[in-house]
Amino acid sequence: MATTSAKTPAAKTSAAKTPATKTPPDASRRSERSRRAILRASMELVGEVGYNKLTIEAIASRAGVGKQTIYRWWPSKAAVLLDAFTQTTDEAQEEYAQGLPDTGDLAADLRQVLHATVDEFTDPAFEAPYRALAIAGAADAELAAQFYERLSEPGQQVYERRLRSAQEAGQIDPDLDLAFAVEFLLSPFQQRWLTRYGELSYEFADRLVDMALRAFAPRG
Amino acid sequence: MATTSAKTPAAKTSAAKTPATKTPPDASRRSERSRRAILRASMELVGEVGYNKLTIEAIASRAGVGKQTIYRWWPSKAAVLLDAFTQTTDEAQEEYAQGLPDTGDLAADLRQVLHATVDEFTDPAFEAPYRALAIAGAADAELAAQFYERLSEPGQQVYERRLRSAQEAGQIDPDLDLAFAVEFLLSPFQQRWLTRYGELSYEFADRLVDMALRAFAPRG
Amino acid sequence: MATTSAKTPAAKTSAAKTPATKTPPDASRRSERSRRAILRASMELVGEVGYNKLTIEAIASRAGVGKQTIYRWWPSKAAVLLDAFTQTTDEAQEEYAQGLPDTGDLAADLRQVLHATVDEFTDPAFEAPYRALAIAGAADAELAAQFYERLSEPGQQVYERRLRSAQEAGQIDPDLDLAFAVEFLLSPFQQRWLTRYGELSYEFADRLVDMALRAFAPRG
Amino acid sequence: MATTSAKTPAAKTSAAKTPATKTPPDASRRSERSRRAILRASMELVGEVGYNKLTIEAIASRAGVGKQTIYRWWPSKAAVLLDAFTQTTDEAQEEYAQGLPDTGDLAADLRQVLHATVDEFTDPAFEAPYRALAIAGAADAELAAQFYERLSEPGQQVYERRLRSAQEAGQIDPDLDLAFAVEFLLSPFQQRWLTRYGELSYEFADRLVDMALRAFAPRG
DNA sequence: AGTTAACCGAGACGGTACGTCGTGTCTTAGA
DNA sequence: TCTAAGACACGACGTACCGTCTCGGTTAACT
Repeated sequence: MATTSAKTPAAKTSAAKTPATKTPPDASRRSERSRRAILRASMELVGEVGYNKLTIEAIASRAGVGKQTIYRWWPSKAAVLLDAFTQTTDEAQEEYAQGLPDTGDLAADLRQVLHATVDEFTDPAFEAPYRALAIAGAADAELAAQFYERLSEPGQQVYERRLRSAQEAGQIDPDLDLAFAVEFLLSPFQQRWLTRYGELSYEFADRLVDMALRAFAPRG
Repeated sequence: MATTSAKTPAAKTSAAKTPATKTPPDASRRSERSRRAILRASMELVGEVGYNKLTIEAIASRAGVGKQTIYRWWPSKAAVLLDAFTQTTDEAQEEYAQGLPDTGDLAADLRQVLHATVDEFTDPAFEAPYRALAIAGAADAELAAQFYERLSEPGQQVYERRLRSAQEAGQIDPDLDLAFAVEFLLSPFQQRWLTRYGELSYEFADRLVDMALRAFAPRG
Repeated sequence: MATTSAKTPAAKTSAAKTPATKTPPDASRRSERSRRAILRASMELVGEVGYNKLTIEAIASRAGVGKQTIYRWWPSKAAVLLDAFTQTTDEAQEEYAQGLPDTGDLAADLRQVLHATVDEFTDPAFEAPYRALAIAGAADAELAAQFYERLSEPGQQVYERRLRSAQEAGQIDPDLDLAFAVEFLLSPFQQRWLTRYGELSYEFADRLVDMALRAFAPRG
Repeated sequence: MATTSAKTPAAKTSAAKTPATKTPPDASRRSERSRRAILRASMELVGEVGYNKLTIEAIASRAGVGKQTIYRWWPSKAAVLLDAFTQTTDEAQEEYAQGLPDTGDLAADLRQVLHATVDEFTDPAFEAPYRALAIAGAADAELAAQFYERLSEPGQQVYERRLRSAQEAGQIDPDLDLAFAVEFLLSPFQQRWLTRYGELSYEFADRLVDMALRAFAPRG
């Protein structure tokens, strides 16, 4: 998947949108070694200096790679970072693939996962590049679309599945729009994190679950 | 009102304690004419070229001002914009001062205000600089603190007051933490706007109000 | 000829010894086109605006070149001008290569050459950059060394050779230190030119030759 | 003399040349304290940082004076320095007023004075400002005129007087143009000093005297 | 003795240029 | 043909000084 994902944005911007720009590079000749080094260097540097001070030149230098090799395969700094981040988390995210825990106790299950998410968003190694991408996405709609398609949506669908299970069990309102419900549950969390306005604690997560479940409850 | 960077007076008072920091400028000699021109130029330019392409040089040039005059009074591009935005909205925000409408019908009142907010966040003249500040705040914690103190908090307190009125009227749970409730109500809105993930419509606002009020309702 | 700053190769060879100094650029990749344009623009501009108002930015702009390309290859404004001047005069100076005229009449030969030199120092196209270099050299010892090595010394040796011929012919004191004699002959000329204190005329040149030859004459 | 001399250039540039520029300041109200502090600071700073890095702002700051006080009374950085230098040397130069020594032995007398001059031009406290003025004069003809009128000429006339005495004593050619002779004698000295090309030693001075006296000798 | 017009220290101002950094493109040599 | 290396034209950065222009606050000199 890694190689494919890396190619997609480049192909998209140069081939799919504009009809004929600068014959695209031959992906089969691409150096896997360089690709890895670039992604690795990006992740390291974004953690060390932050997104605003992250430069293509520094990435190239750290990766021992020519600048052109970056420009050839990625359309922007943010695209590199998105690939780098995707690759890193893809490995760790296989646990998500099996879905949220489903013990029958919805509140407990949600709390557990949100606690794990609190831990994640508190870990600088995860936080720095993720924030960088969120910022880049806020500034650039096209990047935002990719960001959400590749990172946010998969996570939200996992929540949605757990809510569906609860809905089928009659624990929440059968008319509830589940996608909207997930948005409702997670937005305060994401907002707090992004704005740093308020603590991102287990207690906050718990209150969030409480509040959301009151909203989701079957109508009396 | 004529607030400059919030940092300047702080730096001045602590100047005796810390040895360095380049003697702060004499605010009483400041040119009001230049200050206005700079704020005005910032607002114009951020609308024309966006935050990333907004340069200090362009602001100085448009304002007919030396670059140093900007660097003398503001620590960063974002700080200029924050002042500019604050100044612009302060004038228009006096309506907020009298609080949200209070017809007794909480849902209707909230919907009305959120519709107005939808309009605001759909207007490019407001949206461009506000997004710029949100992004800058996401990247810089210190700026974020000023941003929320000067722009977000005042708005949230207005909502909080309306909820308190409803709480006193027994329309919502008497144990509800109102600050948290406001956060819960507004976060999905802000998140949609910032990420552009989903439509920012009246209908969305209405669903938000419905969902929130179910969560806020007095416990059976 | 294509001499760049005389310092560059020296810096290169000593790079292994000294730890710092920002890895020198690769001279083999240097753009000849840009180099020429820079030297040309320097000569034009120094004539138009004078040395004090000569700026790197103006040179870069006139040459259609980035500022960095100048800073990459020359350590200072004066070094650029020295190269520019050297290049310009090298072409014209091939006449000097064949030495001074030697008709047997020393006084006549010296007068002839000094008259030519008067013409040269009266021509603004020559005078402006040369004065600029002389001034820069007076202020900066390191530049002065290059200035004299590349511009003054070659000229003086030509005079010295002519005096040697006269010495061998018994026309001047056999014990005379010829280098000193040349210095003695030319200094009043150079001093008048630099200070503008007194006219720089053929007549002055003639009196100079007369006076010098009286000093150089074989001792009775 | 000091107060008068300080006023002269300002009056000259603003009143004598242009018919009506900015009514000149009232010299009688001038602060002697500030004037002294400025001249003193100039001399100090030119020794510390050199002429090129000498700034009006630094002089004003060191002297504890507003910038305007400098701009009010002097037309340029060089003019300040010229006054500063003149003032400093005026005190020491009273010895010159009584002329060169006249023991009857011209060569010995010239050597003695030139040795003293070598010492002077070797002393950084004298050399730095004098070089600064020479450089400024080379770049600016108007300043050069003042420089020579106030510093060079008086010295040269002292030499001229000594040569006249020797001429009257029949020791040198009665037809010799004495002003020219002085120029001839001193130019190699000044040239060596300005260009740093060659040592400025007693021995050099002696050779200079020898050479010059051979040129000045009565014709056989 | 009080008024007043100047100089004075201070330093903000509109500018120009500095020397550096990073961008995205282009060129060269090597695998 | 892709790659590492890096020179290139360009644009912006944040700083240093320029010379001009207010500000109060002293100071003389003249009412």
